[in-house]
Amino acid sequence: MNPDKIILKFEDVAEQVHGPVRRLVGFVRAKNMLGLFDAADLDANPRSAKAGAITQAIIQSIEDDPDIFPFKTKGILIGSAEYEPLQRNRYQLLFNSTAIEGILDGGHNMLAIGTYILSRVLDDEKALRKIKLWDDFKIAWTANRAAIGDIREELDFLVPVEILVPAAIDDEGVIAEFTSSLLEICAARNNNAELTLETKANQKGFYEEIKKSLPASVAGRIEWKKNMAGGDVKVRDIIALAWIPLSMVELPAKVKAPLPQNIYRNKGECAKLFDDLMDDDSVSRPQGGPIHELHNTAVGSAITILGDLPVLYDKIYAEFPKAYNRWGDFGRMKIVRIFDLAKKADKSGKYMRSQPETHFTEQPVKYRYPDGMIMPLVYGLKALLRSKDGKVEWATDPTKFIDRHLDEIAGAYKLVLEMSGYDPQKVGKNETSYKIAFSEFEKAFLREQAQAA
DNA sequence: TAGGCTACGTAGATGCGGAT
DNA sequence: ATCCGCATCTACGTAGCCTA
Repeated sequence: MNPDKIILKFEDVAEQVHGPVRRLVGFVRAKNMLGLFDAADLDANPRSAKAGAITQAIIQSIEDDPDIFPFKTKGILIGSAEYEPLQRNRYQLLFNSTAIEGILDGGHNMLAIGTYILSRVLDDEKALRKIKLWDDFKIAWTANRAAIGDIREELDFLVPVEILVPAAIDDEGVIAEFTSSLLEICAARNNNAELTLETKANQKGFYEEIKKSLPASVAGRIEWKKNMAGGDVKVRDIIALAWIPLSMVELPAKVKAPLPQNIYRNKGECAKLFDDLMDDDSVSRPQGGPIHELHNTAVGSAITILGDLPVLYDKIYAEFPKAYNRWGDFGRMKIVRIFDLAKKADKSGKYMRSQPETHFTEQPVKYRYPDGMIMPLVYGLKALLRSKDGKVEWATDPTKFIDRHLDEIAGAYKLVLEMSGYDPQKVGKNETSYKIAFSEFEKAFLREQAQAA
């Protein structure tokens, strides 16, 4: 929230106190919400809003019958740890920790109402339709802020607003209790709508270490929470990879590493298990608030290894076709698509017009093929890990190892593809593929060790 | 545990608007 | 007026979940 101090005027308001939480419910006229729009950055709302059918429906009902609009929507939920009641049903709210305070729920409503207000000052239908994410809206809002101020008086439809504040402002204990409840409340409010496990885990700070260990270029492309701007890679893809090094370290008793094939076929489970792992006291603890901090060195070392995996994944993705071509014809596989501008006229669908890129580092490659084809090979990298004093580390430089041995491994791996009838689903979902890939990496590694000795 | 189904994402095609 | 580029729509194929 910026500025972090706003005043909200209710038309009429009721107060309810229960436990550490004081709840202010009432209706606010849209014209009195402009300040909230200026300030809101929606950071605490775990599900970033996205324009779509829902926001369209909300805008419709504002236009059609503004009188019953306030009863058709749940409205907006705001959380703030510091507040001050003013005269005439006004409340001043102060936001200190933007991570958990601010708009907790109703991001869609905010976006819809905001877009509606914009539509009153903006005739440009196309520009309006371009607004999809909160960030888009915020830019348009700021650009047209002066014009909106001019029509302020026309905006007199009511919006239901609910504010959660501490029950007592001068009691430290109550405020602490309130803050820790906020995240829970936030999660619960969003539960009926979909709120992914990963989004919640991100709010708890479970992914902080991962963010640090990944190369900045990769970390920037990951969608840490839903509908994040610039998020092309899903968190679960990274978390799934995390289980490769994590399965090498000693885990808390209640957490079991997922089966190898589940890294591909059940990424949801991988994320769930990662959540369980980080939730364990021996791995991370909350640091004064909902944010957890990692203090388990074994898990820490695995996450450091994880930092290398996206780049290695891309390396295998980019180089496997060439390695395979020493033993067979990669392009002949039905599901493989080739980028070749010379074959532009070809209508068979075999050739692509736009150049495919690797998932994490966006390097241009010649072939596009499903992840399932090489997931077992990526898993095979586990053979190059060793544990030392309870931590995991690379036993050899993985990049150089791939340079040296990918060709021969591809030769043995060809069998896996043949047996599965070149069906990536079968390759990626079958446990045997992973066993073979692992043992091929292991064999190559051991042979190299023996020669060196 | 493995096959099957569904939903989502991606790529290509078509249509529209703007610029030359 | 024509061509190019962008955006939107549609169809297909894969990923991930569900069920037996």
